[in-house]
Amino acid sequence: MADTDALRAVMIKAAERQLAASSDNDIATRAVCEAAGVTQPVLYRLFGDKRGLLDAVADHGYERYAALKAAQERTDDPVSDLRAGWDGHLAFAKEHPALYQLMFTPRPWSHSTARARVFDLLVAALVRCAAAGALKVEPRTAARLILSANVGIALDHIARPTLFDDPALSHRMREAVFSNVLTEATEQAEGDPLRTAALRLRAQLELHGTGALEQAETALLLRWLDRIAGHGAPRP
Amino acid sequence: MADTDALRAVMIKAAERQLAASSDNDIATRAVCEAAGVTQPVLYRLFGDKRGLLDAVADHGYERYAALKAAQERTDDPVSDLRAGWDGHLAFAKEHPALYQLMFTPRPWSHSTARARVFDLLVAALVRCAAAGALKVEPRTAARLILSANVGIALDHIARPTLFDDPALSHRMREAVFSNVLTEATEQAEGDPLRTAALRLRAQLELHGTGALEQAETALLLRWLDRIAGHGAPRP
DNA sequence: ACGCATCCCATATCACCGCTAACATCGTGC
DNA sequence: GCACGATGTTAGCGGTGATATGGGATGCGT
Repeated sequence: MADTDALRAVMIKAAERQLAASSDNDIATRAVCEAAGVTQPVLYRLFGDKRGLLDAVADHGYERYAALKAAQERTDDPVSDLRAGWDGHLAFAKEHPALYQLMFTPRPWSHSTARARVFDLLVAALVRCAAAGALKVEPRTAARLILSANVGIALDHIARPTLFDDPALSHRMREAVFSNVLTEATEQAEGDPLRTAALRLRAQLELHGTGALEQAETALLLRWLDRIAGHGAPRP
Repeated sequence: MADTDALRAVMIKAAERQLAASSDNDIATRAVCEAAGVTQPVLYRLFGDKRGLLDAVADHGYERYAALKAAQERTDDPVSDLRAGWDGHLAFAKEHPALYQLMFTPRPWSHSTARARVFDLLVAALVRCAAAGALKVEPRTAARLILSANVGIALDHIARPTLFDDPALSHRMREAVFSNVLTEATEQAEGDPLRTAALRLRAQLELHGTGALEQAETALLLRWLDRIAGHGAPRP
């Protein structure tokens, strides 16, 4: 059991290294097996498929990604944490372009959960923002928006080999999306106060829960809050 | 000459059809040749390489894209044209997902000009906006921002098979980016008036040119205007 | 009209790829 | 002791991208 896991890890690392060194963002199962010191059938027993191996590589890429996110310490300002997260995402894409495309570019029939888990990470960071009253929309909506924009900018950066990389474009995109999703610090009471109150309560519930309500009651309350928050668009 | 061009077109069409029908966004040169009624070496004589064939398919995808853009009539409001262009881009991605990824996803060693030409198309639309005084930044900066965001949202849409597709997310992203790049209609005089004046003049020059200056003089003037416009960020 | 050179293209490969059937080995529980 | 499942190897199949090579059609000078 642990042996097979160790072998899996060895092969995933070999695959990741060869992917990073490849010129066409592809790998050969034979080369991976040779680098790992095993023969081909073990690959198909451990991963079932070449796609399974790539999925495992993508998931391992998520581990790397999550470690990078965990290394970035969490300040008391969730919004500045969010900004640092955006920049960290872009740095990850710059450092591991092939792995990044494997994780964030749509691959048919892929069972990798990397993108979904990155999405969840972003939702968690956004829930903290919502708890601080800094969010104008539901965390999941904001997460989809931010992640899409971040991926778009990252792929643009990968496609164009910019020598002196300027963070101006990335930061402009960041502020464009953030200002659409966050409450501006200067004018705290912007937007519908009912919506913001509902979103704030929802975030607090999601963060800490409550002992005052049964589980089913809490679930229903969350759905009501969603309906209140989703009733009208903040900026149509 | 015309014969080889016709043959090229036949093979490109066959490749595009097989790409759209493929399950893994890949094609086999043999199958393309068989569908076109030719043998393999002619493919390598016409396109040099499998990558060359895919580049040709991507460029043909641009033709399709440009035709779709040309079909959308140009109103007298360049900003609403820009909005329609965003939606049209997304519709194209939804209709031809594999071709879209071939065109807009970074492929190493690709010589396709599809993405660059789409970028130029967007720049042209933005220059019209700038001529109307509706642009806050240089057209090329705005184009890179808008295209990146549009690609990000499109790939997100391709990755997640949303049954009832809601344009809410796309429109939210659109407005987020546009409001960062366009001057708001309500407060026309926002931002540095010097910058806006410089950008407006630059756009007019780029659109209609001028007979009052020599070509070299115009070139230098454009560079000065760029320096004026690029001196300070409008929203740091 | 004829020999010859030039081009074009199909046949027949080559090296490599993902993948699998069949067999060998080894530890383990009944 | 032995059957059995887990693990790994050998050998090979069908398919893929890419190419060397021969053979026939064409054009041309004589």
